[in-house]
Amino acid sequence: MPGEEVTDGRSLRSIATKKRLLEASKELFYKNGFEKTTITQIIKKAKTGYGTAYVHFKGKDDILIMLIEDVMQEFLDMASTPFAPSSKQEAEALIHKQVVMFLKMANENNQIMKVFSEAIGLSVEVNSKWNEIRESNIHYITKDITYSQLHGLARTDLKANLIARFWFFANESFQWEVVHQINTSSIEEIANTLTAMYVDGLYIT
Amino acid sequence: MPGEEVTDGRSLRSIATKKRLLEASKELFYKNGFEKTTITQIIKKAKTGYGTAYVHFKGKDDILIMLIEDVMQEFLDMASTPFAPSSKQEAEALIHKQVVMFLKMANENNQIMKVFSEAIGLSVEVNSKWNEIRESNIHYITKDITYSQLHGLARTDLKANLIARFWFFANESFQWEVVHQINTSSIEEIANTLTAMYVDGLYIT
DNA sequence: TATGAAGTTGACATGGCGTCAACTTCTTTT
DNA sequence: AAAAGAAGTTGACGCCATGTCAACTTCATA
Repeated sequence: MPGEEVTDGRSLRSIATKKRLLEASKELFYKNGFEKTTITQIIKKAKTGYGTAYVHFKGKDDILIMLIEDVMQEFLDMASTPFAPSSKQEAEALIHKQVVMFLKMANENNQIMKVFSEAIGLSVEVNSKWNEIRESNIHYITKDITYSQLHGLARTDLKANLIARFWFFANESFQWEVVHQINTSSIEEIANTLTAMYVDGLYIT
Repeated sequence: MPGEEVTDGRSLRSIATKKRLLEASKELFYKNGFEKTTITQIIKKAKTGYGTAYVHFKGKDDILIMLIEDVMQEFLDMASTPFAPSSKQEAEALIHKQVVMFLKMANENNQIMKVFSEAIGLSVEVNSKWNEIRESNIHYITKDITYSQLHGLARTDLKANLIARFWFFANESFQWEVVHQINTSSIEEIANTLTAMYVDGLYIT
């Protein structure tokens, strides 16, 4: 059946090599950042030849994307959490929970996220991966707002999509502050502020 | 007196050369973006020698910073507009006006802003220039919020600085959308949405 | 008209990226 | 068990961008 299970000696070796490259990259990215890390440094640390890196990956961007895939998937999953409140209070609770989750994840994956944010400005590939995540998030938020509007919970004088962007952008920026540990406030306090402003701006009392 | 007025033939020539370099850079940045533009392209277009560029500028970053200085100054000035409303309505009007100004400026300086945003991710110098602008803006917004809180116009259960960041971030992100012409909504509609959400979230009825 | 400071120049050193032809290793075939 | 060849690995090489610098040109001034 066409379903893998490669236990070849050769394949095994190949997989190990790839793993060593990923491991070495991760360590170097964490220590020196994305831009300052060179392929030469990576292959030296992984004890492989220069070209080997290009057999396993398209380039430095590609390595980072592999390293980041898990975290990105978490982002994508998180956005699609069900949302069907029947009151402003319920909405507030759900939203607050979501914001805390979002920020906590950023905090926990702090190191890789830092590299990620650097690479967004440096690599077209990474940039468009992030845009995917953004648009997916905004899409789900728009759905949630529309739900609230249809159920008489939220104001209807503003377009759901614009509100969604507004909300996502604020979350995103704070997320980067958490990642870079710029903001001295606790995650709880940030989440409270975000939620309060958003819910009181959007929901009807 | 030690106050310039250099009308030397040599100085004049030097100034003209610098101007040609800036002009050529601008055209190339607009056409091909920051990263794709090389010093070689610039000096060819400006009809100077390679090293000349390095006599007048520290590097590509520095050229862009010179090109951008005017726009940046506008940003810095705009934030310090006086703000002393005596009612929610008045606050709303002032804030709305400010947002429109902000977005209109982004729209008008669209081309250079696009290059700017690309360079923020690419050049440390440009990045820290932008951070200056950010922090200065947030500083002024914080002052405005504190004013409103002290005058019983705004809720006091949230920290002014966190609200200011929230507000600035939303504006900033929409500004980039305007610059990159991603958002199909008009500037007016975006400004209305931003203002409505913010004012109703923060101000007391 | 001679001097040297200001301005200009392009060859060069440096360093990263990605490719590719040669090489090694291991599995499969006969 | 030897041959064939596929899979995996390797590093030298070509390319191109950056920034420096010693030599050169131009021009104001004494």
